[in-house]
Amino acid sequence: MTELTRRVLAVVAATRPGEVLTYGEVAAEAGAPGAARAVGRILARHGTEVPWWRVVTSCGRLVPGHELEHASLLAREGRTCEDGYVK
DNA sequence: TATCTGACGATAG
DNA sequence: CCTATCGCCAGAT
Repeated sequence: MTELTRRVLAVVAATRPGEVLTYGEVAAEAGAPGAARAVGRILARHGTEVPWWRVVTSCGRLVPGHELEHASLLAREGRTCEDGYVK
């Protein structure tokens, strides 16, 4: 468990229902601008322990390969999705 | 220690 | 909209 990992988890865990962040923002908030890929790596491992569905790609697109699950979880918090994009 | 693999980002074509 | 590149970082092998 590295410092970055802890911070990333903290940032994501601090999000409120209906709030949406991008991988880039999470990385920056965690103190590692440009480490968006690492964020994805981390969320992939802790997906069940963190509200990862509140994190989307930089252009607002739902997580590639998880659109259905992602859209479902977001809808649960009042966020509707359209054609793979968070609305 | 070296390499590979992603739930990524930005840019270029 | 798509692919190709390069830069980025953690964790697995």
